[in-house]
Amino acid sequence: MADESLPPWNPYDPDCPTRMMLDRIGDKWTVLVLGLLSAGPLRFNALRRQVPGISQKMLSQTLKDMERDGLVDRSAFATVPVTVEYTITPLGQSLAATVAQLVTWATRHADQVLAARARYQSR
Amino acid sequence: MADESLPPWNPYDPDCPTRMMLDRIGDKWTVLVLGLLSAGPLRFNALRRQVPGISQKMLSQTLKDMERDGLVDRSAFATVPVTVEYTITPLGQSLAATVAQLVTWATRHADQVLAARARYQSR
DNA sequence: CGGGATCCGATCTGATACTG
DNA sequence: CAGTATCAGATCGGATCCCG
Repeated sequence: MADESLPPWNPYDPDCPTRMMLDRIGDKWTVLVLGLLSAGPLRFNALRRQVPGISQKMLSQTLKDMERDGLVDRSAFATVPVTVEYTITPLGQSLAATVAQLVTWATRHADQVLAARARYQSR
Repeated sequence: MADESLPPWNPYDPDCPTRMMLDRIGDKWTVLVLGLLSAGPLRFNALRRQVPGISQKMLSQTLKDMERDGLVDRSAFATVPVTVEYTITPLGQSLAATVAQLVTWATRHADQVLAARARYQSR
């Protein structure tokens, strides 16, 4: 009677790919950076300006992690001073598209969540 | 001259519904609990057993947050000892379905991410 | 310009102990 | 059984300083 077919997901161990990606998109900045880069390549400080509130440290770290996971490509040009451009990869694009669905859900159901909170509070 | 049409998403302020939900699914346990409850109601300790590694504190806190946001319903029965059952709401189901897409993405692209990591490391 | 290194406070999490 | 309270450790994130 239990589902013999593979369960909806099984990320009960931290090394599972599901947990891996949830952790990534759950961090404070990855989704924001991904969204900006999905519209076109950007340089470090351009990104920094377009993500209000991010620190160099976090932007740097976020980009490094995303590059590590194959979501963005980093290309440095030996100009003076150096120019670095970040480009989203096809893999990153496909993730961005998937995350967009979640954003759509959040946008569409935000009122219900807020209503639930109001109900909960006045309980 | 800025984009008049609404951008892909604009969660640049932390109060935005997008950030709100990303933070929720980004936490360590919500997705796991949501997945289990999407298959049917469960009691507190049953959930605890089926989510290996979770502490009472985190399960309790996760469930409270989910109830607060209208993702689950909590019903207590005055048996001895008390019985409490958690049930997923329609809102929670719809979120679970959306998250499942992300899980599908993660499952399908995990090899690419791991390959990217291997490439990055041996660089 | 594009970062790295370091310090420090805030937050998150888990282990433990206790309760109705 | 289903939690709450408290404490300690780990992690996160930001500010600052420095470098090629």
